[in-house]
Amino acid sequence: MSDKSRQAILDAAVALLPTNSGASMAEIAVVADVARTTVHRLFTSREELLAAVAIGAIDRIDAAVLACQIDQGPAGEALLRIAEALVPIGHEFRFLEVGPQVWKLDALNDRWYRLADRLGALIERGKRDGDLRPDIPTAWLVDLFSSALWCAADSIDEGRVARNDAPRLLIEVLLRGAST
Amino acid sequence: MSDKSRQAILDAAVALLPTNSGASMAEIAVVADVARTTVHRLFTSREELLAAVAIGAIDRIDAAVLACQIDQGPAGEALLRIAEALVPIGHEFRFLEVGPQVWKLDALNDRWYRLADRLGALIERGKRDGDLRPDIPTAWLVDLFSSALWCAADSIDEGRVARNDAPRLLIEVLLRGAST
DNA sequence: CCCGAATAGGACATCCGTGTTCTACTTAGG
DNA sequence: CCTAAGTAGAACACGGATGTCCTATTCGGG
Repeated sequence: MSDKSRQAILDAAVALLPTNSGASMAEIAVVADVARTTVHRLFTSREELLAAVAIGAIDRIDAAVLACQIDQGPAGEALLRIAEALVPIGHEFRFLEVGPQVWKLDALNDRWYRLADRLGALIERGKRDGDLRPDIPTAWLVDLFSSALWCAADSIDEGRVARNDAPRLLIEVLLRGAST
Repeated sequence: MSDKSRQAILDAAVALLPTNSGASMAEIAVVADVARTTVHRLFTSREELLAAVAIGAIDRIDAAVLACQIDQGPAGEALLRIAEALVPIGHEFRFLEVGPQVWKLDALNDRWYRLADRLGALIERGKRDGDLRPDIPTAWLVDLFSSALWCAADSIDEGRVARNDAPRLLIEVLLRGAST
């Protein structure tokens, strides 16, 4: 029972925070269809709730990336698999970009950097295999790729790009470029 | 005298908001080296202050883009000029991406869409001239380019990319791609 | 059916940010 | 020098959010 409420609250937070990073406990409680006191009982403080949401999001990203088998096949195809896996859940980790209230968590930062490192390693492999240009800094490609991921999530949300086209378009431009 | 305080407050807000979208009037006043009451006198409400900051940022972006003469020369070179002009001031409009409190302003939305339209027109011209691939949707290129702009500003802020390299690297990947 | 855990809902204290008002001080300009 | 505008600083009212406590109610498993 407690687990069900806890999950409902987390789900509500995931639904609210991306569009309203300052959502109050009361608002979250309403969306979770739960009394406000229940929220305070299951999460000691607002900070703890945000941390739980953030860790949950990172967990899902980790799992999705893990399922992509990024050390299999050409780097470009691995990147496409990652895009296909992450673009659909991009909205979940959009709120991570908002403010200092979340990134103060060392645990979260560590997880994020580990993720970035895995991306970096994939890109380095692509360079070694001769698939990717060695003259583009790896860090820049990592940043640009991550940025493009939730740019795609945004564009889909706002109806400017079709959900099914986004990952392919993203990789197409990132790898082959927009010029003729 | 009033103008000087007003500018100090706007500058302080521009400095604070990107990293703390919920910065209070008191915090802004401290950074501006001004009494809190002065802030309330020069800006009726917090909302009005945010609006002024946002409009100011858009003004600077508009001016910078205007100076790029985007209808001159090949589209790719025009995009590079835009990147060179906007990346250095990218941090100023990063806070525009935060929450609903700013985008509720119709005036701001209009300005933003006009800007996006100009970018779109430039890309369309690039396609007509045969410089850009017609199979990539214009809207997607606009989104990706804007996203990459403040991704670059971030990467510079955090020391992962050199300020002088960023615009070139951005255009290089966006136009020619990262694959060999 | 019954008991215990979980929850709803109300009341309350507390803190923080906003916005207002007043007074005293500073400063620029005539 | 003197006046008027601008400013600082303190005090206050107000609202909203957080966090806590208590009680009645519900709900599920034994």
